[in-house]
Amino acid sequence: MQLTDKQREIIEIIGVFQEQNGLQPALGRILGLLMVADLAEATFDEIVENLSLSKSAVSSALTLLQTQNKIEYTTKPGERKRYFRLKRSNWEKELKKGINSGLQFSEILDKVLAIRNDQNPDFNRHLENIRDFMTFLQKEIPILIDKYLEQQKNDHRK
Amino acid sequence: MQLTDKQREIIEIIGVFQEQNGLQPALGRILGLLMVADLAEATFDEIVENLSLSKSAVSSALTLLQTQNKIEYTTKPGERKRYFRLKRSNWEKELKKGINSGLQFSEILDKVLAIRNDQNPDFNRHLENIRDFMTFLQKEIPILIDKYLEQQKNDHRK
DNA sequence: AAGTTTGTTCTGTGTTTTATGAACAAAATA
DNA sequence: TATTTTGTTCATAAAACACAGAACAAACTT
Repeated sequence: MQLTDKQREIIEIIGVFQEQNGLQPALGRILGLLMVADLAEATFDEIVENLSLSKSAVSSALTLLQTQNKIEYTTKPGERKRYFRLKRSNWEKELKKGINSGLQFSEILDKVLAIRNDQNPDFNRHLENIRDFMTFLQKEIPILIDKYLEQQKNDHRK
Repeated sequence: MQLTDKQREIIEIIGVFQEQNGLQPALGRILGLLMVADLAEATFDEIVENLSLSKSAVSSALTLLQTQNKIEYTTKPGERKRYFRLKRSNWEKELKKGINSGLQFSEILDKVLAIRNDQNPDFNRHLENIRDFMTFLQKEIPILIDKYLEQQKNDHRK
């Protein structure tokens, strides 16, 4: 696999973005590589060479990305190499995971509210308000997703 | 300030949650303390004592939380102490920040799509689809927020 | 059977993070 | 003026993180 300078540049951009979202550098670059690669896939060795990482770094990075459900691999008949690529799905699942973090927070808010006394009712009301908003999102986001899918169907039809 | 065991327990839960969302431990605990404290506020010394942190740790944690716009403080007439508390606002602003990260990602997707060739049109379509969904959310979330606020107004009225 | 390919695992290491403690400083108080 | 209160700053220690390198291992080829 031969990468252009432009591809290399975008890999770095994606890497930084993923780093900022809490991923370790090597993982971010790998995701970037799989995103810009011509065929949207890469073998272990291609990753090692194009990202100048050690084999051990790539090995553990790949297992991590697989446990995080971000990548998968296939093999080709007559070959032992693994071809890694980004897992489809996922924006829908990712979004729901995001919502879930919100849900988790609203559970925490419930616990907090359960033990708060009434020395600062204004603050309590504020917490309740946040919790209610979380709940609201919880309900509405799936509807929003449906709306999008519906719209997509129509776009496709015409 | 005297905390109950239950309060201490919830502070830890909140601390862990915030840690998982990328905050350093001390910061998460401080937010927790401000959330469960009877008056929803605490002085520098109260934070030091109740969380068993050093003064320096608390000092830098507090300035950090302030630059992140998560807390603020007031003073009371005739006292030099600062009373720290959580900043209201903010779920609306926080949510928009989240959306913004999505926007950033869709910009990256544009760059990627701009340089991808046609060796894997299926993958390209997939990327386009994700980008479109991001754009869709971008449009719809503010509407959703409005809807919530409207609903709140009605709830309050009756 | 010996060598090659395709990785994995283990150990070490430089870096970054997170917090501590001591010294310092400004304002209030005695 | 000396002391206390209320912090801040700086140097550094301890732990966690992220990666490299070498040894190892399984499957395949020659």
